[in-house]
Amino acid sequence: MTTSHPPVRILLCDDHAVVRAGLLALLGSEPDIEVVGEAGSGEEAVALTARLTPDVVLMDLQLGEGIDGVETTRRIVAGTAGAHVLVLTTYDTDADITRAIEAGATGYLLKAERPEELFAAIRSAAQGRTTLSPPVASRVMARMRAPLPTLTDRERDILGQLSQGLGNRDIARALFISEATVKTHLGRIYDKLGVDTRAGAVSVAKEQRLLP
Amino acid sequence: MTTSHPPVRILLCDDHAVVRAGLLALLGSEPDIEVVGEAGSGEEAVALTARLTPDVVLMDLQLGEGIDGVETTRRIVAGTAGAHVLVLTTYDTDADITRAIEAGATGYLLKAERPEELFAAIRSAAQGRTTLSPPVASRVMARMRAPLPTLTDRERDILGQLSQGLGNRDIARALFISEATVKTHLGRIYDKLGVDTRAGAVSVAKEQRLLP
DNA sequence: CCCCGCATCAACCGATCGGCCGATGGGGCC
DNA sequence: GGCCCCATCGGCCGATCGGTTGATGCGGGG
Repeated sequence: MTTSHPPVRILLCDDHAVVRAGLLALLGSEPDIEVVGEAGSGEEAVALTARLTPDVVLMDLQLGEGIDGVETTRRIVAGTAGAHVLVLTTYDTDADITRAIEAGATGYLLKAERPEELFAAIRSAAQGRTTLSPPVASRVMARMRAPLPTLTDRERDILGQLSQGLGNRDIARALFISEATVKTHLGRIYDKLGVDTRAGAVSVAKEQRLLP
Repeated sequence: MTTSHPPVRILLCDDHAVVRAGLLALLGSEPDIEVVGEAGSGEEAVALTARLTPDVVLMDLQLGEGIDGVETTRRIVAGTAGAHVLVLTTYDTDADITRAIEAGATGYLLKAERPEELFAAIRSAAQGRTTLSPPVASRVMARMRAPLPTLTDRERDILGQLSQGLGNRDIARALFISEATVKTHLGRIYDKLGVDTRAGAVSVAKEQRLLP
């Protein structure tokens, strides 16, 4: 059954030269995987994907300057190149995972993962099959059981202002609504995040990376 | 003037296999730099440093499980091996930089740095000379000019409780002090962080990584 | 010994928050 | 057309917060 496939063609996208070098070195030892390009930013990744038509794009979510990994993923998936995006990042927070999947990522791996898992995931992604790191899979499962904190757009707006340390009156003015509305939203945010103070809400928001 | 030196002996410490592979690959191209070992945790790094006596330890500050990079640095510097610790990490917040330097790090580089800078920094570190990434250097300079938010231990305690979303009464009980004292500390924390609400304080604390 | 930073506490007061009730209107879905 | 989610608003009230002023004690450094 071991038909000789053409190699899987990969594009790397990570803002850290060290990480790109690491992936290049690791993947270089696999004969059936070929790195056809490297991008240090989201914009570059989108352009290179269109030009090089890789099978799989290895994508970091934190890209420093410019558009982030989620937006980059969205654009690549929406493009005509038909590339699969395999997210390879450091964090496994619910918000990151959810946003990446919604953006159309084919898989989600953690950088702490063993190299063999990475190779396997790349081969899976090339065929459109999904692979998740064990911790990520656990979180996805947990989420299925308990449909947790999904904030609405407006609630995120409120939370953003709250994180600036603004009072209700200032939040109201910033968003062109009344104080009463701000308080209503805040109450629902407390419920969803499982807290009962503004400080607690900000804490959870930062830890869960609920804000850009 | 190009005397033939013995190669600089390096120990890598990073919990991500991908990063270790990247550093190994990058450093492999430099004849005068030799990687003598790799550690995936702080404990391992301390043990390997004692055994292998490298000239320089490349240290990440975020190490997942176990002791963190700062504590690892402290132990290595306190050890008898006489190794220089060169911090190589992702973040350049004031708190991280300060803690690393106080722990005895010889240099502080960002992973986004160009490989050539990394090589140069390693050679400098081997001789005990300090190298800082430009953004890091800027922050250190800025700190010199404006002696900014240095929280006392007690203030950090208060801030920690605040981040849990606790009210003044609960913080007081948790730390065995009166509410009045809590309020006094909070007032000074607001001053130092440049905010005037608890939510703002938590926000700054999380962003500046002032809490463990 | 004096000064200063740090931690501790007290009393006061106006502003704000958080929780509670209920209400309206728009948009998507079946 | 009904249903539900979302966003919007109002009023009420007790609890909490934030700012202020002032005070005590302890330890280190000059």
